[in-house]
Amino acid sequence: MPGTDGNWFEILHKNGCRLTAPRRAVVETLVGSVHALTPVEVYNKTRKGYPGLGLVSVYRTLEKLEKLGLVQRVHLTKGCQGFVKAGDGHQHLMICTNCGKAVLFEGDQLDPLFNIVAKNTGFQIESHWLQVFGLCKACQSEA
Amino acid sequence: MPGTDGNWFEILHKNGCRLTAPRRAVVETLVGSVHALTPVEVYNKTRKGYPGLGLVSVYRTLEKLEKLGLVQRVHLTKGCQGFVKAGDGHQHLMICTNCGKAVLFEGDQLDPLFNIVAKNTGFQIESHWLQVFGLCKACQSEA
DNA sequence: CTACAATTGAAATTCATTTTCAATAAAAAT
DNA sequence: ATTTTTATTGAAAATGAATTTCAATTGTAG
Repeated sequence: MPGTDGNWFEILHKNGCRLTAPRRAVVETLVGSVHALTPVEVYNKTRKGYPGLGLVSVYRTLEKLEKLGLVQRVHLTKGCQGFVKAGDGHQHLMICTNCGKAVLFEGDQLDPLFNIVAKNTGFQIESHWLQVFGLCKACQSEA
Repeated sequence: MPGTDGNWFEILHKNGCRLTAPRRAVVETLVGSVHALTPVEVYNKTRKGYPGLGLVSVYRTLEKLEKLGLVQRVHLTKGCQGFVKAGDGHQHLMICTNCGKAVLFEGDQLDPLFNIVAKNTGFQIESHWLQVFGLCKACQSEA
């Protein structure tokens, strides 16, 4: 059941993490957002409901969640410290350049291309990384 | 004639930039490398032949070159401040995770995928961004 | 309930990048 | 050639994000 936080708490707990109040609050913020958020954005959003939160805890929680594959990093032209809920399996990102909304999509079609490239360059491919930028529906209507 | 620096100097000059000694030195470094280099790496490499160079000038020159489309930024898992010679037209990057060697490749095959994604998500696509990571031939032999 | 260890937030620290500024030097004008 | 204009320089200071340190706190296992 994606989008449910119970999941995340369970996974965190199973990995020896404690379910503290600040950590819970940060997780709620991330689970509840479809936008790529910077650490400071997570901090500010979360503090609305949990004023005592420290920025350091946001960094630490994000690090944990990334390691567990629950959030993934988003690289934007400006900064490279955005985080969003990760999808199941390997997926690619479609990001709204206006509001930061992030949508995942499959891209199995890419494999043939990679095979050609591997052959031509002699590289042994390990991973790849595709992000598409554009305006989401909502932001299109605005303009 | 790609890989020739005369080109770059000409372009810089045409855009109202002065061809100073430090700038020339930095350009030489970038033109002469097939690896993604961070500003500090460019700085250290260039100082071997031009010890007076200031790090600030590296940053400023990189900024200019990026604006003119002569170098492009490379985002790595760790940092996102790598720079390499840009290719002609839109190309994608294949990067060696060991030595940073960067090879460009075409990817016209991607357009059909983007059309599908645009249709499914309702996004109006502006740009995209593909990087492939792996081991280059030389680094494969090492291991 | 107790003991242990992970986690916390504040403060200090580190490190990359940007800004400021007076001095310099490239290129245009004379 | 010489002068004038103005982009560019490097050093130093300032900024800002991320990390480390540390004593106090608080989950959680037993």
